[in-house]
Order: sequence, then structure tokens, then C-alpha cells
Amino acid sequence: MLKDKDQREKILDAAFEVFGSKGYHDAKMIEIAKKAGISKGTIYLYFPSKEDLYIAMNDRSFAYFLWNAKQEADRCITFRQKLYSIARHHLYFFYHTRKYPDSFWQAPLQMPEMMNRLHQFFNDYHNLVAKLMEEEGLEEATLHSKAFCSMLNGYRMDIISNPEIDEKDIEMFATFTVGLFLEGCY
Amino acid sequence: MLKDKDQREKILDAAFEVFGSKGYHDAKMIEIAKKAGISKGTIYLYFPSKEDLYIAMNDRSFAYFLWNAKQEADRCITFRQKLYSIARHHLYFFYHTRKYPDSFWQAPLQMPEMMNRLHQFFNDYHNLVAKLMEEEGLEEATLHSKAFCSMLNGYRMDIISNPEIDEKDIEMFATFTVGLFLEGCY
Amino acid sequence: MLKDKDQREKILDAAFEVFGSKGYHDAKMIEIAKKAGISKGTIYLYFPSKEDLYIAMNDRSFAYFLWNAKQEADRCITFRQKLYSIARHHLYFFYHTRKYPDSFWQAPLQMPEMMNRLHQFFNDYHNLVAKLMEEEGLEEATLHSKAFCSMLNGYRMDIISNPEIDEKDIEMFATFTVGLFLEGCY
Amino acid sequence: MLKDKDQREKILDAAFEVFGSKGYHDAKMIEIAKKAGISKGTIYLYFPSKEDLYIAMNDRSFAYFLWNAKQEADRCITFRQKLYSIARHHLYFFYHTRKYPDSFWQAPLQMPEMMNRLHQFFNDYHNLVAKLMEEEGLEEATLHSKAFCSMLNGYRMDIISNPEIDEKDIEMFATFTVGLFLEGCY
DNA sequence: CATGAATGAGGTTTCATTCAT
DNA sequence: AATGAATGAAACCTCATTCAT
Repeated sequence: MLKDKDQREKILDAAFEVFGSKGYHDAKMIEIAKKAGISKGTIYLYFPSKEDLYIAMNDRSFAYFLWNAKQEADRCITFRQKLYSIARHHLYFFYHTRKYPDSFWQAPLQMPEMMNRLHQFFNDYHNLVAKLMEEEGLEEATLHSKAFCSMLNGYRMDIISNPEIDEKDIEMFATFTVGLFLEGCY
Repeated sequence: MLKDKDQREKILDAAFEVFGSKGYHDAKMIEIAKKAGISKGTIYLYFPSKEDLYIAMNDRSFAYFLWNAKQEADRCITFRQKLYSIARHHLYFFYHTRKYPDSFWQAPLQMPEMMNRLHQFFNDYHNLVAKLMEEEGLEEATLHSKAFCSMLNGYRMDIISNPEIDEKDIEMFATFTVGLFLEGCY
Repeated sequence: MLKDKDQREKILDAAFEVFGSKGYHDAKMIEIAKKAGISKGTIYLYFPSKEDLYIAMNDRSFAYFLWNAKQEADRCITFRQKLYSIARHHLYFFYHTRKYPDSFWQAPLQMPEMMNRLHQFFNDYHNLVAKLMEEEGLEEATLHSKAFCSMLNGYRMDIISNPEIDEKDIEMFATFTVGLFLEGCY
Repeated sequence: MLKDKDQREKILDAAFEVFGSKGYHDAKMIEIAKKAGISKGTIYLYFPSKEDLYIAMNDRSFAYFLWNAKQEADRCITFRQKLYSIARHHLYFFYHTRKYPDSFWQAPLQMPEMMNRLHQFFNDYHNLVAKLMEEEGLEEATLHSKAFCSMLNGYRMDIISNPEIDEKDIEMFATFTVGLFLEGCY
């Protein structure tokens, strides 16, 4: 039982790496199997298809992301601190998974189920952030949360493709974004 | 001579529609050919491979997007108006191409040439916006331009997948984004 | 383990027949698969490409030919007998594979690896014969061995395309060739 | 009229080069057209198909080869001189066309018409040589002529692939072959 | 549970040939 | 006569999935 859990997780870990670094179409089941240290057939004991594996892998990542974002934010007291924790969490996530640029934030069209999950995830994330804003009394919390998250998303490609970006840059991006959000550009 | 031009454009138009609605991998050359009203082989008279066609199609879109963005901004006088024109152009582009959600703003990894073009495009776009900001005397124009464009990008998925969004919403998104950028969230 | 060996051999057998009777370019992978009683994809489990299969098939034939030629020659005592055994082996090989005229003795240009193997094979064969001649004290063994083998090769097209040629003719060709080689034309 | 003749010849010349250096299957009509300085379509005004062009090209080569061989032999007086002239002509032909190794002496199976022509050519050539031998009173002239020509053919691959072989080697090969034929190996 | 050999549908690309100009 | 744009059949190869062991 625990063994099963381990197998499933091992496969999801491998899937994260392979899907993440190659993209859905260029990822091969055999490579995921090899990376998981098992055989191709075994994957099908745990996941009915490549697509299902892809979705399961993303689901796990989504849950993990949201859970962590919430944890971090809950530790903070002031609104500014909360925004800052969201920003840091978001950007560090990009930073730590920068070797797997395809693992997040985009999905193949022609995979409606995955699109739904992705929408749901964005929804959940935006709601999480919107709630923080509502608690602060901010109007139009939904629009504001989307704008805030979108600014963070904008750093994704830079973080992925510019190897010179380091943790100091990440901190700066977070500070800048929170400042712009709270006070505007001037 | 004109004929050639026409054929090439016809193919690029069809490529835009098919790549845009299916994504690179799920797009089939035969479908592009049919949509262009020609035969499969003819595509290869104008483009050496599927990948080259994809890149050429994107290049055309990039140039078109940048040219229009500049046109619109140049017609404006105040800084706020310029930002607003950028925002409207950006969001209306999403709106008018919402049937082709894969035609823009993302590219398959494993296609380094395309990634380079995409980076270049973002660079050009951000520079265009940064220049407007520099003219206004805004500090850290690069960071600000990225943040501004990122907020606009954030509406992409909504515009694509929510069929209830209409031109009034677009205008509202633009107004909101410019306001947030200039004055902050309060 | 034995199964694998069998599959590989089955594929090589089928390749010998199809390449041999159609030539490299007119041979189709699907036909080789059908003849081997397997599916197209299975061939690619054992050989990475059509070209590799072609080369492997030829390699096997080369080794087989040389091994047999040596076996037969080693059983003989006198020089004349040895020459005669070489001639018979050579001509009977043509005779027994006459249904597969393209399987031997020629290779597509534009396939450098195959050309190398073919050269190597001719080299090995000529050396084998040259050695017999050296043991006899014949001068210019290399030139003589090439001339001898070339005369035998000359019967190839006759044997392949003239269905009236039978084993009696083969014996006669061998006798004639050895005689001409040893004593000249008078 | 003369113009036509020129076009046809130009195409045959180009075909000789391209078929000869690439082989039938790897030769492209477009390349032949370019080499002839005309357009693809024009070839089809003079030859109904690639196959027909290939056959016509070979036919011309065959006729040329035979005509020259006869010319050279007729100039000679003694039997040995005649054999020697045949040998030199044969080997120099290989030597001078060594850049076009596929232009002669082999044909794709699956092209019965071409196979027939090739047989006919060998027949004619062997008869030409056999006649010389008959005039000398040699018995079994047919067998002897085949053996003689086959020995010459044996140098083909060497001449084609060994760039160090020069005219001195050719002369030596001719001398050696005639000697072996007349006196045997000792 | 686990394996990995086998399958076969499906897509990109090539190129001889045609035909309107 | 000459062109070259257009055609479309055909073939190699890939890889998700199955299933006997």
C-alpha cells in the first residue's frame, strides 16, 4: 500500500521532470519510465494514459503550489507582507523549477480536461489572493488579484531563460511588484 | 510575382488559423493545405518544413503586432493616453484572435529558433513600451514596461476562454490596468 | 534470448529476400515485415533504419560467404583443387541465390558505410584467394587473385538471368576458369 | 532541327553526369535540368519519363563504347595487340568516367527494359571480342571472351574508388591481364 | 505486480509528372 | 518550344498502448 504510493509518486516525479523539460508532445512515456526506474508497462498500472498522467502530474503541482502559497501568506501580518509573501512564493516557484519550463502555466489545447483544470487552478489562485485583498478592504479584489498575479507571471520567461538571474533578482522583482501594485508607478 | 506573394500569404493565413486553433503539434500540414485551398506539396514550395512555416507565420504576426502598437501609440499625446492605447491594442488583439489561442505568446520548447524569435519579440515590445515611459521621465522603465505588459497578458486566458467577454469588458480591462499602473491599488 | 535471436534472423532472412529481389530502393519496409511475419514497427526494434538493416543483412551474407569459401578450400590438397573449390563455391553461391540478384556484389552509391563494407568484403575475399596463391609460390598473388575472382564474377549476370543454366553448366564454368587461369587460353 | 539535336544531347550529357554520380534513384530530374541549363518541363519534351531518359543515356554510352572498342581493335595487327587494345580501351573508359561510377555496368532491377539493353550490350561486347578470338582460331571463343572482359571489369571498383590509381597503373593492369589470358598464371 | 516485445495508425516530406501560360 | 508552379501518391519512421509471460 505504501509501496504503491511510492510508485505513483515516483512516476509523478519523473513525469514532472520529463513533461516539464520537453513539453507534453515531445515527452516520451519510455523516458518517464526510465527516469522513474520502472518499465513502460508499469506506468499504465497507475495511470490509464499519457494524458491522464499529465493531468495528474499537474494536479499535484497545482495543489502543492496553492498549499504553499497559503502557508506562506498566513504567516504574515500586514497586507504588504502578505503581498510580498505571495510574490516571493510565486517567483521562487519559477526559480526552483526553471529547469522544467513546460511544467506549468500552459497546457496543450485539444486537451479540454487539462484546460479545465488549468482554469480552475488560476481561479483558485486568484481567489486566494483576492481574499487577502478583500480582507484589506480593497475594492474590485478580483481584478486586482489578477493584475497582481499577472505581473508576477511576467517574470516567468526571464527567470526560465536568463541564467544570470539569481535570488537577489527575485527579491528585487518581488519588492518592485508589490511597490508598483500598492503605490503605482510614480 | 504577385501570384507568388498571394500564395505565400494564403498559406500563412491558413497556418495562422490552423496552428492557432490546434497548436503546433496537433496542426496537420494537410489541414493547412486544405484551408489554403492548395495541395500539401505546394506548401513545401514556399516553406521548407512545418517548423519553418510555423516560424514564418509567427514572424509575420510579431511584425504586424508591433507595427500596429506603434501606430496607435504615436497618435496619442498624453502619457495616460499612450498607455491606454497600448492596453487597448494589446487586449483587442487577444479579442480579435481569440479563435486562435495558440497562435501567439507561446512556443514549443524543443524549437530553439522559435524561442529566440519569441524572446526577440517580447524584447521589442517591452522596449517600445519602455521608450514611452522613458519619454515621460519614469524611472526603471524596463521593469515598469514589463509589469504593464504582463498585466495585459493576464487577460489572455479569460478573453480566450470566456465567450461572455465583450468589447465593453475589454475597455474596462484597459482602463483598470492603466489606472492601477499609474496610481496603485488604492 | 533465443526469441530475440530468432526475430533478428527472421528479419534478416526477409530482408535478404526483399532487398535481393527488388534492390534497395524498390524494397519496402512493409514488405520485409510481411515476409518476416511481423509488423513494420518490430523491424525498428532490431534495426534503427532501413539503411542499417540493409547493411546488417549484407554483413551477414559477407561473413557467411567468406566462412564457406574458406571451409571448402581448406578441405582441398592440391592448388588446382583449391582453385576449383573457390570457383565452385563462388558460382554455386550465384546459382543458389539467383532469385535475389541484388543481394550481393553491388551497393547504392550515396551509402558510404555500405560502400566501405563492400570494399572490405572484396578485400577479405581477394586476400583469402591471394593467400592460397602465395602458398603455391605464385608471384603477384594479389593481382592474380583479383583476376581469378573477376572471371568468376563475370558469370553472375548469366546465372541470374539465364534460367536454362543448370548445375552442369556451373561445373563447366568452374573447370574452364581454373584451366584458363592455370594454363592460359591455348 | 540542329537545335533540337543539341537540346537532346545536352540533356543526355547532363543525365550521364547526374545518373552516373548519384545512381538512378538518387538522381533528381530537377538536377539534370539544371545541369543541362534548361527547365524541368523541357526534359519531358524530349524524353517521356525518367526511366526512358535513363535508358536513352545508357544506349548512347553503349554505342559509343562499342564503336570505340572496335575502332581501336581494328587498328591493331597481331592478336596480342588486339587484346591489348581492348583491355586499354576498357580500362581507360573506367578511368575517364570514374567520377560517374553508376553510369555503367549495372542497372536497377525492376526496370526490365533496361536489363534487356544491358544484356544486349554485354552480348554485343562479348561478340566483338569473341570475333577477334575466332579469327585467331581460338576455341570456345565465347567463353574466352567473357573471361577476358570479366577480368577487365574486375578493376572497375579499384579504379573508381582508389584515387591513387593513375595511367601507369592502367597500363600495367592491361599488360597483366593480356599476359594472364595468353599464358596462364605461371 | 511488473515487464518489454509487439503493434499499426498516422504524419511529414519528396519528387516525377502535368499543364496553363 | 519552353517554363515552373502545382499536384498527390507513396514511404519511412515514431510511439502510445496492449498483453502474454
